[in-house]
Amino acid sequence: MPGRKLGFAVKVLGEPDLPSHDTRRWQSGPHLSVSLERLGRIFDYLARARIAMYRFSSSLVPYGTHPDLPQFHGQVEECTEKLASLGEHARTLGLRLSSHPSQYIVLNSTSPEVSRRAVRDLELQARLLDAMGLGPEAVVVLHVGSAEAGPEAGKERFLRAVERLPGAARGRLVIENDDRVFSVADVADISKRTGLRVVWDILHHHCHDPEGIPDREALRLALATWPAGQVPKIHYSSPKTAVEERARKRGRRRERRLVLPQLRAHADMVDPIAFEQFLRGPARGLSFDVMLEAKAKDAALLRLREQLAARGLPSEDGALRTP
DNA sequence: CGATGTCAAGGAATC
DNA sequence: GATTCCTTGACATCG
Repeated sequence: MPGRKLGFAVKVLGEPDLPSHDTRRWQSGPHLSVSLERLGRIFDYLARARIAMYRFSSSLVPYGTHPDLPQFHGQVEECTEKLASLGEHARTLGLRLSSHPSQYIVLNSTSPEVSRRAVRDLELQARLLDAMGLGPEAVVVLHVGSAEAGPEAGKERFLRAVERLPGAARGRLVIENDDRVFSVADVADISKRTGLRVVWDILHHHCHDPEGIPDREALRLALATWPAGQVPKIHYSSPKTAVEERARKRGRRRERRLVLPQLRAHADMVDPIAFEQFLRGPARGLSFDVMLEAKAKDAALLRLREQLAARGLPSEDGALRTP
């Protein structure tokens, strides 16, 4: 069994002064070239920390598709060479990259304008990965989106939108099960009808699993949507506990309701015992990379790796050795 | 300097 | 039909 990559999303907390992208307001003229310099410094950090998978910021291209700011729309083309060399750097490092557009990118919105904007953003994310010359394992992860007029209608709108999607964007697009509407069975069905690959999010599955599909079966369902020769990936996180939730609410100054566990929120860290049980149980013998979604980002990844090593699951070159 | 408001952006629940 | 929440981090502004 080959090693398994562990990754984290966007923000680096393990070292200071490693911003993820150019965050300036449009008035200050932010640019992809600045974001890419910062991304390069993050790559160096990832190499030092032996972290082999990373999700870059969905705002890497500042205002890259903003409808009122066309002067920002050519940034990928303006950075062709920088992107190519960064991509080569990533390939040299064996770094697996991905993108995950924000909640505002809703491909199956009932508003045609919102859906068109989503298409433009997905095209932009795909052009980034293409310009970096990355292989098919570098994907753009998206939720199915809106359930307006019911989940079935939402699913149909999604299918129609994917049909209209330009090839480059469609080739990078991967769908993820969400925590309240579209289950792993739903996204597997969409995959069957579109050929899109599926990222299984275990926490979302535990929040929303109307079909009652056991973890191993859900995992296999998702992994089967990836072609032979590609390493699938999943999202893994631990739920925020009642204690953490209470602490957060106290931080704000509102106490209108009893504080109950919000099992859908991501915890700061990853529970190493649960993760080990997952690897030794439902995931045993299966091959995939793991994107961790913990509030503590890379700090959570590094801590988890230590704890796993102490429990007899060591990692080498950023890839976890697993049963 | 610390606190507070704002940001490009959607959807759904609530009133 | 309009408002509020969700949830997020950092910039911008103000005292």
